[in-house]
Amino acid sequence: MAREAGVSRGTVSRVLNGGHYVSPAAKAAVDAAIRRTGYVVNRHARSLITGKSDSVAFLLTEPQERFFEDPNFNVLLRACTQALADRDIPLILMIAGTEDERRRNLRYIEAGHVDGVLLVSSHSGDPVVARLHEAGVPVVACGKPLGQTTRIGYVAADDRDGAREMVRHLHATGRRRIATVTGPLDTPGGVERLAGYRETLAACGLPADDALVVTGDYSRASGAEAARTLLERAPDIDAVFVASDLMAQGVLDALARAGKRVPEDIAVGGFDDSPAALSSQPPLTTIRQPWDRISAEMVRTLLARIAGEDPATVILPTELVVRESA
Amino acid sequence: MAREAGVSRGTVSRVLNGGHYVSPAAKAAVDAAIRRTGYVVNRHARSLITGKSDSVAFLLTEPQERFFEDPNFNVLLRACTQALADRDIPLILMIAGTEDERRRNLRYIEAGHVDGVLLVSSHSGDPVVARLHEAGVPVVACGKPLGQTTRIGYVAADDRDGAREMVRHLHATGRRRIATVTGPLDTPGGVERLAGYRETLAACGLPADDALVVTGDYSRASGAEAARTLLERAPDIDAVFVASDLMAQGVLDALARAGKRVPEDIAVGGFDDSPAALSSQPPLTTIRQPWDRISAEMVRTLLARIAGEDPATVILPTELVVRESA
DNA sequence: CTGAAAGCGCTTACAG
DNA sequence: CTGAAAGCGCTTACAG
Repeated sequence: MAREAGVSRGTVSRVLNGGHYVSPAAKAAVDAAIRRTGYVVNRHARSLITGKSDSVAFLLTEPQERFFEDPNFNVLLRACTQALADRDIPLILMIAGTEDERRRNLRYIEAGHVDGVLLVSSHSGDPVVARLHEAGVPVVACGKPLGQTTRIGYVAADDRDGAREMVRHLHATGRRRIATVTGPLDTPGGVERLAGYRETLAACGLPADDALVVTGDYSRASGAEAARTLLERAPDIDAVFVASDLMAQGVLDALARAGKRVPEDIAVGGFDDSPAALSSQPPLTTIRQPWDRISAEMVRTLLARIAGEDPATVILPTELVVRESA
Repeated sequence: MAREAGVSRGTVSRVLNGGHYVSPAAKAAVDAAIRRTGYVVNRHARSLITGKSDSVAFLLTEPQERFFEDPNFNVLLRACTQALADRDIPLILMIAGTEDERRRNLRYIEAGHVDGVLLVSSHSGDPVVARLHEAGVPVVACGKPLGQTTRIGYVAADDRDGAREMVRHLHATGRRRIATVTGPLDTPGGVERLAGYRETLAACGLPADDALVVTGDYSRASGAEAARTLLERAPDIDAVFVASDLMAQGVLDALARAGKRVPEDIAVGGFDDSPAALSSQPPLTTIRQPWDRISAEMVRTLLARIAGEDPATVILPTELVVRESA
């Protein structure tokens, strides 16, 4: 290649890496030679020197089924891919639902095939977080990683405030027996949205009643089951705040089956404003998570982390979207 | 590391690569030193020599939406991940729906970050196939790549025979006005299943009628639209063979909306036996694609290809699964 | 601005 | 079985 262009390997390398300290003539000669020969750098050799791979992993520590069932992942993945695309960086998707997959993917990551990881959906005390941290791999999580002793950067929507807003909305529209279906209590969304619910109930002067709180796992099926439980425990409820749109769909299913009209008999509020919110019957009143901004911030802070900056925390505001279900 | 174990770098390397031509004592010393220091090989350096990365890409040249909408991809991805897991090889998932993503992912692949690619869902004349071939990257496709001049290995279900079996089943159960909703005609599933349908109609002595053939794009929405078109063109149809379960769900949606009973008024046969077949109302009679075997064969032939073998073609038999819709 | 040289961390004949 | 040496294809100070 160097011979082809009539310059030294050093000069070729300089052209490849930004063209600084290179005369226009030399640059032209190299560019022409590259075009002529179809030369492409050997990334292994480059990586061996630089220690970089110019790619980023999107690591999902969640069973694969959840990835396909929950439209939030779709939205998040697309937005992250886009944000990276703007910088011409490929996104390597890794699904590590089982211990075995985790081990294999960690090995790949630790081997330096990616420069950093966008960590999605970690439950409390997720060992992957610690492993990645120990290995010195730059990480930024989606949602606050619970139960970690190490400080790790993350980007999240303001879960608690979103929950508050939804419950205030339910209260403002006349509801007084407001139940909730929470996410898993080892996830930030599970914990924070429940906290927002409780705070707002208290602020509105409504009594706290543990019978009105049921925990789901973010799946549609768990939403339906939770609704059945609620109906049995407290047939007089007039509203349910559900911690995810997908679970809210399940709640809607169960309510319809039980002959309850939404919103006439029972109002249903979701969370996420995922595609599920629009495809449900009736369309869901929900709390919008700003996925585009979340993704953009995840990518921005990860790149900053890779460049050597300290871990950062970014909390983004949510927004109430009123449709027909509440 | 070599110093730590009191041996040469060459011996360490030999231990790492299978332990051949190494004395038990030397091996033990190296193993101990590895455990002690937590040493892990630098893959970039190794790859620079070997030209291998010990990982495989699952490349989907399809818009991301389709990936999430169609449960077939979920099943295929899981089975491929599992088949690779048995050999301890990580699966790198890449979604290249847009030209931009294709370019970026190709660059990554050509840079040698993966040893080969499992190519999924390529339409006729897909430029990715040619690019990969030119770059000398081992590839095995899922389904026969159409419109390619180069010979490329692939694994597929026997689409044509599956279609024949379904149409025979419809005919055997008394249907005489059998319509079909095909997949895109630039995909093997679109072309072959239509061919099987036509052959069987002829074999059964049923007249060919182009009004009974509508083309969809494998999405649920396109199935619904196709059904509306069919009902308008030929209100007397008594059966529809749909080239995918997802489209069949759409057909079911439209039929229900039009007041048609399934299977009483119109029988509906699907293709895939994907999760959609069970969740539809009524459950679908369909043609099972042996995804586990397809995946296993894709992985097996890709690894063989990486090891230097010639491209292979594997055609697997399908199976009629009778449920309630036909 | 540019070339010669060192070096990144491995693997692999080669000679013992 | 094992060590010394060459070499994989780059990047990056270092001198000019």
